[in-house]
Amino acid sequence: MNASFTIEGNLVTESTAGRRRGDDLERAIFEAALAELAEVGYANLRMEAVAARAKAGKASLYKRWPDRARLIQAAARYKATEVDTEFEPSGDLRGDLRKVMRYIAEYQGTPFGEAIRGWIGELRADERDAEVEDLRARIETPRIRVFAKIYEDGIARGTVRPEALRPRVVNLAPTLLTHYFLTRGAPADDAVIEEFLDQIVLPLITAS
Amino acid sequence: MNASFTIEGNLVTESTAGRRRGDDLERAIFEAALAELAEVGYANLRMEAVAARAKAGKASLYKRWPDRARLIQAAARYKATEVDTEFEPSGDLRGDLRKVMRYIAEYQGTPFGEAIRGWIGELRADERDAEVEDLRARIETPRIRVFAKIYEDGIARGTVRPEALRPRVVNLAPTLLTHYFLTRGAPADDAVIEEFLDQIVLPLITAS
DNA sequence: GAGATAGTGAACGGCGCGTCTCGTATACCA
DNA sequence: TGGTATACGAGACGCGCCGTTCACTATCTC
Repeated sequence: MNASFTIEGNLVTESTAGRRRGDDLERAIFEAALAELAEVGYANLRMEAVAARAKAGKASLYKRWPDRARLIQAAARYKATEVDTEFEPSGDLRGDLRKVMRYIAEYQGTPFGEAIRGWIGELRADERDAEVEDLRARIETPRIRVFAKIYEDGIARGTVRPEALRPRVVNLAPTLLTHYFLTRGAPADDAVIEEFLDQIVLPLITAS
Repeated sequence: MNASFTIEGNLVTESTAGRRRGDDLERAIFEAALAELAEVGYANLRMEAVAARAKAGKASLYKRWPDRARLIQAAARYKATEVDTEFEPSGDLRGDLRKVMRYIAEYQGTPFGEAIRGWIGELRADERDAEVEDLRARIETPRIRVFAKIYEDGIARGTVRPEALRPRVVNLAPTLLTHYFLTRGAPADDAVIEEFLDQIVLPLITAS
């Protein structure tokens, strides 16, 4: 009925699509899930609402993921792959840290942040599995890499102590941001980030 | 029917109680809620199960709290008042910090920790109110006091930098523990606590 | 074009929520 | 001590959402 060119790269999906299948449909479900997440939050997210928003049947959801938690996990993962931006240190230690921390905080304000809050709420130590671990690693690893790069740059310039590369230290800045986000309900604003830098991160890592 | 002395201080509650009322019943509900929390976790906690365990009617629960979140909040608060132990620094900075941190980690392994995980999952910035804020303060304040005391002691001895008393710094150790607990699903063990001390807390606060 | 595959929409039983009612135990007061 | 008001226990109720199933239909493959 509608213009369905047999092109692999999907451009048709938008307006006049008939019935979507496979990855095409999957993406639509992810987008719907993330939109719902942003609107109502994880606790109030209904599978029926996601299906309706994606104009899909519930069966199509349950065919792919066993429950809400897995769907959101998958959606988060899908969105996460879009984000891993490369970052080049400018040499301005404080400025670089501030920039990356603001970026993380901003990120937490998106549906993605809401997803993290959600699966933390449902998480019990005895229910964790490889997939959950994988998602956690997928979030942590690129962050570690960015901070490590900044610290390495600083060490080379003599402004940062070599101990800054110890794993717990590299993770410190994201840890502060995530803890704030989880316990306060909203990401840290610029003033709070400044306090983290002044009182904790910079005093700890700068060479005396 | 059973021995119901008209004594205010309740000793009768246990074995042969007939029908409990007021605070007496409330305590029983709290204990039931915390027990359920420990067994099935927040996500799987059912009001019906709490009522059944407390041998109470559901109506008795809903008469007191509007929903699950409030019940668990109240239960956590009830238990929190039992805990605020006073702590006297021994002068052994590292030993004192380790001791308090282990205590907090242990605490997170109880139903109380599960309660925290629960209300974090349901938390959205736009839904927060005075009661939630109050509970958060109720948890944070005694911790801050204990760490502040330890740091003040160290400052007096010259082993700790005065900057350790800045608010974000005083909160740092509990922040690390809570973040670990929330993101990993289980409290930090002794080895992790040792890393926090070695890599972060002590380097930051000790006088050079 | 025909068969295979995958999606839609609706209906279903089940469960837990939050409310309500009824009968009964406990507290308060004459 | 007896009578009344209040609070509670047990369970039924309608509702909303879960996760499954079914009949039907669109899309892909050959």
